[in-house]
Amino acid sequence: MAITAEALPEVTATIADRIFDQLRQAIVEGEIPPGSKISEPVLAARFGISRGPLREAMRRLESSSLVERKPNVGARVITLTSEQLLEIYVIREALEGMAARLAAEHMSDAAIADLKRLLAQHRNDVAQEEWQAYFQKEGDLDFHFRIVQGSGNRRLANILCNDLYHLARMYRCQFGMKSDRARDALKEHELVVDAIAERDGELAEWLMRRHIRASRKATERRLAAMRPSDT
Amino acid sequence: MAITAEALPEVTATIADRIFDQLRQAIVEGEIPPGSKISEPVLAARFGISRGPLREAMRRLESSSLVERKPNVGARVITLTSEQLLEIYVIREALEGMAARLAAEHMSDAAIADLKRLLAQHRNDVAQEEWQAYFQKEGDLDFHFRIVQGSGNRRLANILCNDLYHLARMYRCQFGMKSDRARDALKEHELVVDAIAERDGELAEWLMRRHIRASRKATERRLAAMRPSDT
DNA sequence: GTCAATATTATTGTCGACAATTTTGGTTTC
DNA sequence: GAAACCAAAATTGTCGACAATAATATTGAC
Repeated sequence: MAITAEALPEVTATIADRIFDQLRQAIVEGEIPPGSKISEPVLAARFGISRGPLREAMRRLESSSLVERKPNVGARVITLTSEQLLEIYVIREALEGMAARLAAEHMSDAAIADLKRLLAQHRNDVAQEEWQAYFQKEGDLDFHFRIVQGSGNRRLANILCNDLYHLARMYRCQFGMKSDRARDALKEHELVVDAIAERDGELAEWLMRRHIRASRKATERRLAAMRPSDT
Repeated sequence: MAITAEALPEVTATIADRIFDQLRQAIVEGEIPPGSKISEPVLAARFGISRGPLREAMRRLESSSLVERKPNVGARVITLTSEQLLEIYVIREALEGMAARLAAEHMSDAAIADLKRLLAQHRNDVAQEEWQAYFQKEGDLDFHFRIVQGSGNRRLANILCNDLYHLARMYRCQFGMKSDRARDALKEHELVVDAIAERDGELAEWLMRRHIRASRKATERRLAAMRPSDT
């Protein structure tokens, strides 16, 4: 599933755009490991292109905060720290809470019915234990993705889908993330959808925020367990 | 006042970065009017540079959603619609509400004292009617800026300061924006700061959200008054 | 006279090469 | 032996030129 806010424009015309997509995927999935220096000549050679389009793609990656760049020195893939990951959760709590509120107001009945079907599918998956952690989490993103789309606020959707979700996915690829929270998360998803179906925006926001907060706390616990020597 | 999240790096080394700043300012302040096509050759000539750095700057402007770009066609300065402006208010309500909550938890006593001094200054300005609407609004942005910085969440601050605040400022330059809400807004600011001073994060968030919602409603009324034939 | 097809022009996209800065390696000196 | 200084190599930043695509103007046919 491609996570983009706009309708995906089939074949992207320009090389820079295509390279941007490929590089983003490579970075998010860890193929280009965090902290590694990005050499323009070798990357250009690897993709068989010139440095011009590559630099334009890098500028976009920089704006997405997937690479850090120092003038006259070069670019490195970012290394997500625990603090930065938790910062993202806080922002998602604010934005997706608002998105749930808006979705309750704007989402069409048909879209809500679709969403319910998706949750039924997830419920089935969880019941049958057919959820490798990875796929479960992708399903989780799928749920959040639909709520955000349902908000009807395109800029809100862009912020989440173009940047934050990629960063979240990058973190999940970096650490193993076999969530033992699947059952709880699913229950929380159902509550959110119920509130949306009843057009109760205030409740939907409250439930979504609590859901993301719970995910953040679970992540905090996991981080604390991984590195007990850290601050 | 330069609105940037990072500590401004004095003289930006590379041309592309400098051009990005200049172009952003020119677009935000309306020097390059909304909807106008951006021709790479003429702009490059105007700045006395080559097209390479210019294109890199354009890619960053695209990421900031200040220009829209179609492959093989070119880039145009965006034209903020009423709907887009209101979308921004909604996002600010979510993000700055969260920022106020975090500020109540993280801001230092010294920073809060500074903030109170700033509000006292504003109060004085308003009492003396020394507030051309424009300056008042800049003061407004200054207030919001400090809260966001006080949140301690760097990514949150980046989203607001690097993108949303520029868009808000662009709109204000586009339409005259002589706010008659200065007195009310100031009162609302004071309530937010009081809540922060008392370390009441929940209340601070609630007050900040109500404040931004009130600003949005005022803008909605102004928009409705300007174009009564619109939907 | 109007519409359509075609040729021309202009603009964007891409490339290779040069200049400037940084990093690295070596040499010298204390 | 270590530190500092200098030189060489590599990398980034910038530029001008070519290729490909889209917009425009022209010409022809009906």
